[in-house]
Amino acid sequence: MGRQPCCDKVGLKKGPWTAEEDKKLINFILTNGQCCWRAVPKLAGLLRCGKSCRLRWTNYLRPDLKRGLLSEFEEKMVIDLHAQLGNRWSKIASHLPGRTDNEIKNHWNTHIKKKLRKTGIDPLTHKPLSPAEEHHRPQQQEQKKQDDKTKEPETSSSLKSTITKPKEEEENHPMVKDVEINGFCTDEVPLMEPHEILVPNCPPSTSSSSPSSSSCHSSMFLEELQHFPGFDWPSDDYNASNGLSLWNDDFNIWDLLINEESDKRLPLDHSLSSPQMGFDQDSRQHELF
DNA sequence: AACCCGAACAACCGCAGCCGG
DNA sequence: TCCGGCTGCGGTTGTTCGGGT
Repeated sequence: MGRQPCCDKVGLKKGPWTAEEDKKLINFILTNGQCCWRAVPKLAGLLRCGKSCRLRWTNYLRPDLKRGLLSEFEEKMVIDLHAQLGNRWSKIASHLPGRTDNEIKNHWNTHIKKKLRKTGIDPLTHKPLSPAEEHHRPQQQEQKKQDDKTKEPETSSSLKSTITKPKEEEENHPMVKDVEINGFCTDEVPLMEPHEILVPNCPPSTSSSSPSSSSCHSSMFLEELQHFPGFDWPSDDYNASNGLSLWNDDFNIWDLLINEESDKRLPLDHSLSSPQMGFDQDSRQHELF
């Protein structure tokens, strides 16, 4: 059929996003809303493909994202939902406000899988591992990988079937059904429930050295952002809350925006240090914990 | 101090599904 | 009904960083 590539790859930038690019993307979406991702890079003046822009926005820049490690409760939910839905990360993510499919997928692969194996549970089937399996875990894993690639393993075929037959499967799972009946079918729900929204406490002036102090500025700024035409806030509650979880743990690109867009009315005490991202991503992610 | 290795996470790739013409 | 474009999804890869030797 001669499918068109998602974008003209010639001359397009790949790899990590810079602060400058983030800024451009955010600025664009704030003024124009989310529309036609293919056109976004051109209009926003980015040398990226639309797909890359969408991914960056949904996985990283979106204001309603929670950052940081998944809580115990979230982890448990992921496990439960994975047992029900299989590797349908977007579905799983939609039950966890503020979390992205990518984040959950990564967390699953790096943390939860291991945890489950440690406790003797097969992360694929959610059934107890046989002693023999446990004994040969590493080899087993490798074997499984190979198996997955070459044939349909017995264990995963059931999950596979959940992927190819989502409707049937979901109808057979009371929990999922329930969840959807309760209006939690996620493609339509705001990603964050009002009660889930973390209200960043403006730290006292003494903590001004902490980079997290900037989150207050973010929420002030975002309050004003509500008036941006076309900016698609998830819900009224969300707007009204003023308690956006928006990277409330540390500095983020929104601060950069605030700094620029608000005519530098708010002194920011952090510096942009990372050569790659324009800010210190790791300190942002890890300082909290 | 240098190197290696594994963990963690961001980003990319390719396919499937949806939708409008 | 078919076709083509666009978006979303899931799997995979790439990069960075920290700990161990």
